[in-house]
Amino acid sequence: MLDLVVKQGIQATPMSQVVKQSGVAAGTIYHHFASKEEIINELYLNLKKEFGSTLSNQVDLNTSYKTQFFQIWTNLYDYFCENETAFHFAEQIGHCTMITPETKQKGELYYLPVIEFFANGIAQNQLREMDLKLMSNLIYGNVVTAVQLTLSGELIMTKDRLQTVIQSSWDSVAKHN
Amino acid sequence: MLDLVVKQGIQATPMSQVVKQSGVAAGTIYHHFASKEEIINELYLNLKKEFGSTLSNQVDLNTSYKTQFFQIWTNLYDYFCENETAFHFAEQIGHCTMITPETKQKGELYYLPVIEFFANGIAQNQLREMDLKLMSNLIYGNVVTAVQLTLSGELIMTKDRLQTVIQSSWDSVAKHN
Amino acid sequence: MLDLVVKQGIQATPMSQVVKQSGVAAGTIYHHFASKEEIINELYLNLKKEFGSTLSNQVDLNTSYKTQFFQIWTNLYDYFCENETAFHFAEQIGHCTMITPETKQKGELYYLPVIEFFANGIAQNQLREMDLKLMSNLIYGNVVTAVQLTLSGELIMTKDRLQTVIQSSWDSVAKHN
Amino acid sequence: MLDLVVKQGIQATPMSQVVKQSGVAAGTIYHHFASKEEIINELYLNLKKEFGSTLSNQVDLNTSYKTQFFQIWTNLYDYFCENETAFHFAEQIGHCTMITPETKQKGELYYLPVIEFFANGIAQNQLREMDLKLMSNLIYGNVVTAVQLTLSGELIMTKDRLQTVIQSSWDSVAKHN
DNA sequence: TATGAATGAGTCTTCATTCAT
DNA sequence: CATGAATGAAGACTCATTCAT
Repeated sequence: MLDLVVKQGIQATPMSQVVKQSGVAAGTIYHHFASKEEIINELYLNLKKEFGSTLSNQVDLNTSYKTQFFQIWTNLYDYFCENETAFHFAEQIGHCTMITPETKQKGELYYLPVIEFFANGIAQNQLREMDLKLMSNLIYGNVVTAVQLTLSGELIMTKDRLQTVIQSSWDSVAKHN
Repeated sequence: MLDLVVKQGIQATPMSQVVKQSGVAAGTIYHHFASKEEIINELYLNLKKEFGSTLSNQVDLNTSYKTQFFQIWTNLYDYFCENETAFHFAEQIGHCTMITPETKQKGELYYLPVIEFFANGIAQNQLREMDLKLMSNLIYGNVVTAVQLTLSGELIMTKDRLQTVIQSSWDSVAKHN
Repeated sequence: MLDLVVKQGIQATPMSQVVKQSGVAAGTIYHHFASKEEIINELYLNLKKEFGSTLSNQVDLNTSYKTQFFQIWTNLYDYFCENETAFHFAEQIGHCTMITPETKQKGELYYLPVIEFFANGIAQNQLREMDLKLMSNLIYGNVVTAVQLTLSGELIMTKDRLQTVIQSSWDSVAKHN
Repeated sequence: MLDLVVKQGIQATPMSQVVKQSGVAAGTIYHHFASKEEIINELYLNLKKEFGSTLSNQVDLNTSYKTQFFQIWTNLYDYFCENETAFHFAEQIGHCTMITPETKQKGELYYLPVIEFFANGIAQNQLREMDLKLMSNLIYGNVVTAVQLTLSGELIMTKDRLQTVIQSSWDSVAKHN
């Protein structure tokens, strides 16, 4: 059922639509969730989990650090492009007071592996010294920017263009000698 | 009157509050604007204009290109931090269907000078070859990320830290040899 | 508009019915009252006021204390019988949490003249020594009992019967030698 | 199970709570009762029965009529004070349409002994001539008044004060010569 | 031009009741 | 007999917008 609501997307959609889309009665939804807020929070966590698990796909630890960085970046980019509603949902939810701090904290746990990946990068002198939260948010923001332009149709994202963006992203955090 | 509404912030606030805050009657507002949507669009444009005019503050054309880049970046960052509601308004509005494509297009005009600044950067071999829309959005995204972390209190933005971020931003678009 | 709602009676009736009965839109009602609770409280106060003003009708200060007692008793009894919905409303409202303590306190002010009447009765040795609140509630309860039996049709309240009840009520508080 | 619901009190409580409190499933309850209305009616009858059986406690037929009157009065008063929820339930239920006339009639049967007690009182010239229904309701109302003031804390009911109230109640129906 | 009371469709949520298991 | 997920009409309340003054 959660997934149905995800497809419906957007926290701005009224419960009445969620009800129609989900194919169950209003009461049924409230039998499982205490409130709209709870649904949204649950959804948020589910998505974050899925985002998190997507990140490490096909990341070959035997390849170079930079290659792994590119793979992770691409993973998130591809996932967002293929799951447009999920992306928009995540974007909207960031600017909405419905998500409790607790939920946000829980959600961040799913990104821990990437944070660690960045920490390792710094330790291995691959990445520059920088606050980890700052670094990860910067990269995440880059992905979001790329996805937005792609999905909005404002930019046709060729493979070359994508490589350029990821390279930009890499350059912004890589250690320069 | 517009400014009052800006301070009120957020498109999520009901008209009734706008009415109270503005000190005029509901009818009066609808005498000047056709709908809430029109108000929001007008607001959006006003803000974009202000953002745009802020960008070129204290930019000394006699300094190096990189210095100018830093100044522009800082201008936007400072403006957002000092005008928190305006920032949040702009953020929310980005993910809301109320802003018409036309308005968005108009809004982008105010960023033309920066786009041009970037175009010059590429022409002068200071910046790498990259789609201008992509480049500007990437940089804008960096600013937004920095502002978000600052305003949310998740990161204490020291001067050093800020310089690092801008440097990152610069590295992501600068020409590397 | 208040009166319309009074006629509708009963706090148990849904707002939707109040809306229909009153002939105005839901929004209009909420333009004047903050909530259903506020309406009920306002109503309660209005009724108490009316009850209070009814009590002193035709009370001739030149007649004997007992005669005045009978007149006051009859006034309340008649008023309740003639305003059935008001009576039922008052009865229900007593057992409902919607009335705030403040409102109750305010409402009691309208009964002050009667309280004073009882106080005088005690001072003049017409009534026995008894807590004033207790005494007034006892008498009020007697009236309510009589009204209930009358309105429910369980008892045909002849003039004689009514005189007997009032006499009972009088005997319960009168000074016995 | 009924008793659990009694403790829960109040007909205003939703079935969902009744379900939780009772420890059985919703379906199970509706397996035994046709509707909430039926439960409430059953409850009402149970309470009336208990009230009725309480009345004759410790009533010594060898004592004077007045003494027995005082004992019965006290019995009801004490029972209500000790079973606050039952009292409030009974009060609320009186002003609610859920109780069918049939149920009310059945409930009154439990008060028959007291009615008879009053009838005897009249026959023995202890009580004045008065409709029995009227008399019993008057006395019952006195008890309710006393209980209400006690439970609400509006009056501290000392033993002396209580005796005064019962005396009042007695005087209102006793034969005066 | 300015007002603000009036609108009513729409919001989230509740709850007595049913029915497949 | 028992379960509890499912129902959906109804509840109180909101809010962008209109219109008579």
